[in-house]
Amino acid sequence: MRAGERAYDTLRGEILDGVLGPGTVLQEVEQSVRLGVSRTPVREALRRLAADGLVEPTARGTIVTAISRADIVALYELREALEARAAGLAARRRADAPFLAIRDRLRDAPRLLAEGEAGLTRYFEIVDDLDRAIDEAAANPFLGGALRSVQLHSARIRRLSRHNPDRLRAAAGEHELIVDAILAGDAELASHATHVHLHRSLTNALASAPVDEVAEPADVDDGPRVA
Amino acid sequence: MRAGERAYDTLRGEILDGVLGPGTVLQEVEQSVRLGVSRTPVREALRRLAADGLVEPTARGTIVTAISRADIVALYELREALEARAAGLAARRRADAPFLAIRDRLRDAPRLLAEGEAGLTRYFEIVDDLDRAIDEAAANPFLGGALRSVQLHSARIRRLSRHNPDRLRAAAGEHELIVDAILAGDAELASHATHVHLHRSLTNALASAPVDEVAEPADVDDGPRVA
DNA sequence: CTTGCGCTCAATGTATACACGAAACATCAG
DNA sequence: CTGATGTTTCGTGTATACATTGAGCGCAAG
Repeated sequence: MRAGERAYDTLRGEILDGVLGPGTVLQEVEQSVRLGVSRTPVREALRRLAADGLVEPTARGTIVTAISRADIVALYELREALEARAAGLAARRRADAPFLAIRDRLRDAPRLLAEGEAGLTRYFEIVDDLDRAIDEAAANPFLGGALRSVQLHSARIRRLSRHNPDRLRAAAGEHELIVDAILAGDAELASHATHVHLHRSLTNALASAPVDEVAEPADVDDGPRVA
Repeated sequence: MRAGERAYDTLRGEILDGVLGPGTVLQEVEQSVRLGVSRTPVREALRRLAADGLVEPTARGTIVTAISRADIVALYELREALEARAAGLAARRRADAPFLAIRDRLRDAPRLLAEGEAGLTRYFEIVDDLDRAIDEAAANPFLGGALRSVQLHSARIRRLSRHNPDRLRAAAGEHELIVDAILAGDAELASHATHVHLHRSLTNALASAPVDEVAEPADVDDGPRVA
């Protein structure tokens, strides 16, 4: 496998898992010795991560970006626009099979959610598969690219949220409704159900992610200028 | 200025202007001698262009991507989702000044459009400024990033379209309505007016871009699988 | 004549040396 | 004591040499 790809996957995974928290300085030489490759593939990886918005180049090394509450709100605004549209398109262009399979798995979700950590992982796999199925059914490469970007950041936020079991059970039901709407070919319902789901998710995310994940306690100036 | 930046700007500009048509092979060494820099910044530029979707890495060099009719439809689907949302947000969060200025300039559009090539360029500057004003007013960095991506491809498609004067005059009117809706704080109208505008633009683009811009006449398999 | 194998070479992937620039620090003048 | 300025140093920017891979092509066997 290409070293640049490995470096990118590794760094991205570590950022998403929170191993590399916001504010962490990623220097090319330092990372190249740590990952056992030369600076060139590390540079490539850092550039890709910067394009993803996961890191930000500064004068002294590139640093892992922070996520403010305003960022969460902004991300959900974009998610709503993209996912609502994607769900609507999926309802019109779907192949039934993958959604039927996902519906069955979602019906199992309440049981999974009672199983603790492992079940939680399984549950999120179902949700991710649903996202992929919608993306594929929407059959729109541009939309797909935009969705991949928001899902990247969503995965990062997901880790920050405390996972209230009640909320997750409700979310599973919302997902089930979205799938039903898609299978019924009801684009408008699929779109609106997605809107509702994201609205509730955002409310929960804001409530359960009490503090911004920032590395440096100093210089925290997060003005919530979004109403 | 950084060499990698220059290489990126140059190549991107040439692709957008059609100097480098779809299918053109961009090899690292070849481009590095042409641009007068080493392979390293050229590599960086090509990677960024690939992330933008303007080129595609293949086994033998990276090639400039083609634009099919299906791509145009797909791009407009995404544009509609993004720009309608952005217009709605702009209506709620706007500062009046920039939109008042743009409204005045749009009122001048019919005169500009009678002036031929130079006026056309001026007209598109107004439209681009409107896009930027909406982006800024929406105050959403994630949405902004997605918008930059679609506007990149839109600029490429714009070059392919024959510019019907009647259509452009109508489009100017549609833009004026969007601006009025934003200034009135009517998010729903701004959003729907954007939808209408893009719908009409797409119809015109499909009618006036008769052939796919492809380099190799052989192996053209553009199934319009989007209804 | 067709098909499969293996060679060749060209283009990308990687490593590393050198150049450049900016930030931090120390030193000195006011 | 404070401010400015020169110096130093660390990190990225660029160039280039070397490694690797895989696509194209020719040759030989069926």
